[in-house]
Amino acid sequence: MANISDVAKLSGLSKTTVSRVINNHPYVSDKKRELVLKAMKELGYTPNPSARRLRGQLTTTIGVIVPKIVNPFFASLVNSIELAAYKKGHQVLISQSNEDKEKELAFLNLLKTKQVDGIIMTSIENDWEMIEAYSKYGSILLCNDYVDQEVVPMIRLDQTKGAYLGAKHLIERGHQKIAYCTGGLFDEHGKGKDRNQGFQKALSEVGMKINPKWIFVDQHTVEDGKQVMKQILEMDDRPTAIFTGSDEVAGGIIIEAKEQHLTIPNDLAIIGFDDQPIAEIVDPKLTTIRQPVDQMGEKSIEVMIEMLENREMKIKNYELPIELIIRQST
Amino acid sequence: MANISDVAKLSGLSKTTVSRVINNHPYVSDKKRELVLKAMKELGYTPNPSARRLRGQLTTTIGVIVPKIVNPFFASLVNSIELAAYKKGHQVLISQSNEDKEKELAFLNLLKTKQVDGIIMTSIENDWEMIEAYSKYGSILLCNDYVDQEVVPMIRLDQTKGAYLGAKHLIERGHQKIAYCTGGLFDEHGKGKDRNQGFQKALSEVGMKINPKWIFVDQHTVEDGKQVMKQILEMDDRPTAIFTGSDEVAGGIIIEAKEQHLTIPNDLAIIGFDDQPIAEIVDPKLTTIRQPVDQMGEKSIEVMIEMLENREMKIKNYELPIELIIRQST
DNA sequence: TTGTATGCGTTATCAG
DNA sequence: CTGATAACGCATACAA
Repeated sequence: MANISDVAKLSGLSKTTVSRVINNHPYVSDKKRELVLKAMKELGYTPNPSARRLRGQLTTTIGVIVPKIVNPFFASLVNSIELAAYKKGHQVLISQSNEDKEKELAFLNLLKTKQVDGIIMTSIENDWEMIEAYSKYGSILLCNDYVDQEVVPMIRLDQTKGAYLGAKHLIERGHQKIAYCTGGLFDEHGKGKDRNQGFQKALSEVGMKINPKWIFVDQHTVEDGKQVMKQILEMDDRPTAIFTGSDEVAGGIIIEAKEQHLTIPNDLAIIGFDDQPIAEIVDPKLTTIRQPVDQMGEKSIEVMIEMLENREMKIKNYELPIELIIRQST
Repeated sequence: MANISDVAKLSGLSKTTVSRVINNHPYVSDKKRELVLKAMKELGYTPNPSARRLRGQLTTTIGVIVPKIVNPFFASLVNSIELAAYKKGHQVLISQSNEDKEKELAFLNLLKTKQVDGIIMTSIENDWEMIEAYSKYGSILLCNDYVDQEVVPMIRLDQTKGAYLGAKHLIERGHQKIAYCTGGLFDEHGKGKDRNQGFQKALSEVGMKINPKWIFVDQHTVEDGKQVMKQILEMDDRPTAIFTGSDEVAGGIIIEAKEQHLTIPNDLAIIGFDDQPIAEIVDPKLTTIRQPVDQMGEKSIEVMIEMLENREMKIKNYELPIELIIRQST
């Protein structure tokens, strides 16, 4: 592999001049620039990023951490981030934490060691205090997930509003008995609390209260959805509608409901979250709350690059629109 | 960020000794080893990978390139690779080529610059000659996709057999008019030729021939599947069964078929490929050909690590089992 | 406008 | 068993 010295030798110039050409510095005569460029091409030269990193400064590489890449929501989010970054000349390194605190920290270590300029976190597993320690080594941006204090730039959606819209929609369809199914917990402070709030707000506006038996926490997959449906079927007092935190879970509920010969939405109305491809695959098609994945990716990269160019940037949060998509399941 | 000198200073030893401890070299007394370990912990020291890379040798990082991460088959393949690598103490950097030759080469450049020890390619966009040029800088392994010559280790499936099983199954169900839908081309040499061969073999064994009008090439998504179905509906002479190269496309066909009030499998039988989650989500559930994604990931990492430890390893190919899963769509 | 010398953090070589 | 030193490839301060 050719290095900068080889290029210098072949072009008959110094390493410094070559370096200047590589980095588009001024004060290089056009003639010599040509010479260098020619030599670079001839040798198939690529600057060695490890050396550049070691030396300091930028890597034009951005890390993205997702909990699970097999989750279609995160796959499409990663996709949109990657495309946006590529347009701006940045490479993207992806890693999945598998919801494991250790792995999350291992990936953040890339910052410490300057392998990436910044990291976009789409989920956060450790306490913020843990993660904050890494922010002095590089830029951290939260996209999708978030923390309560305004201590780091965040790209987020008004989850409260999204859940509110969904719940209200069910109420307007005449439902009085609505179950709630979340990937997080159902309390004031845990994961997914915004959605909880939005949901409860819609209910309390019309004087409704949720039956605690109809709350399902920590549900993520199609399989989880099927299990939820089975549990509901065994209840004496069944809900007539289900609000879920993911299209996957909603899809599972629909599949199992049909298996049990329930008619949707007549016997049971279901609403999803995310507007993933599965929403249009299941039959009946899923009413859901759309998260604007493409915008999230683009905004993340935009803000990340801004952060990199200006390390002392003021911390700002960005909120993207969230929207109810009505299909056949409600 | 603490470096090796800091550790040396704090422990009162030389950088060399610290380095020896880090790399588990022999000839370090237990006492000094303890000392170093303690200092490392105290400073929260992590060796700087850029420096290690620059110096040469291994990075314990493996790259994986996929065409599109939003394709669930590749997402799950990446997932299984990542899990297997993590078990072995390797980090995985993922990148998507988006079926773009340039991007593929850009990622291969990570080899040239020693940012990764090896790259697992799950798809190959450029001609092999192009890619081969990079193999002198690091290990390249093909998983899923492949080339004809035995010039690089490959983890592959007997696609010919898979397609053969699928086609034969349709024939055994009594179908005489079978359409063929592929993500590649339909010729002797192009993408997907193995499946073509397997498909044709099954047909010719019973003296059948495919109607050229029933061949659909370059089909990938659910949306593509819907379009295929629409085209079929406009035909005078319609097939009674469709063989597809992906569960996504098969799913799209099913959705559109139901939209048009066809009964599956009575009016039309459909068979998918991959056994992705969608296969059990659509209604009726999809008969499909299972690709053993988990095994592919594990075997890839196993072979890759073997390659890294022994650069002059003999090139071998590995074939994994492929299997027909019969559900409701046939 | 160009070149020389230095150091980034690590590990291999060689000398004790 | 331990340590001093050079080298990996690059970019910058400084000198010319």
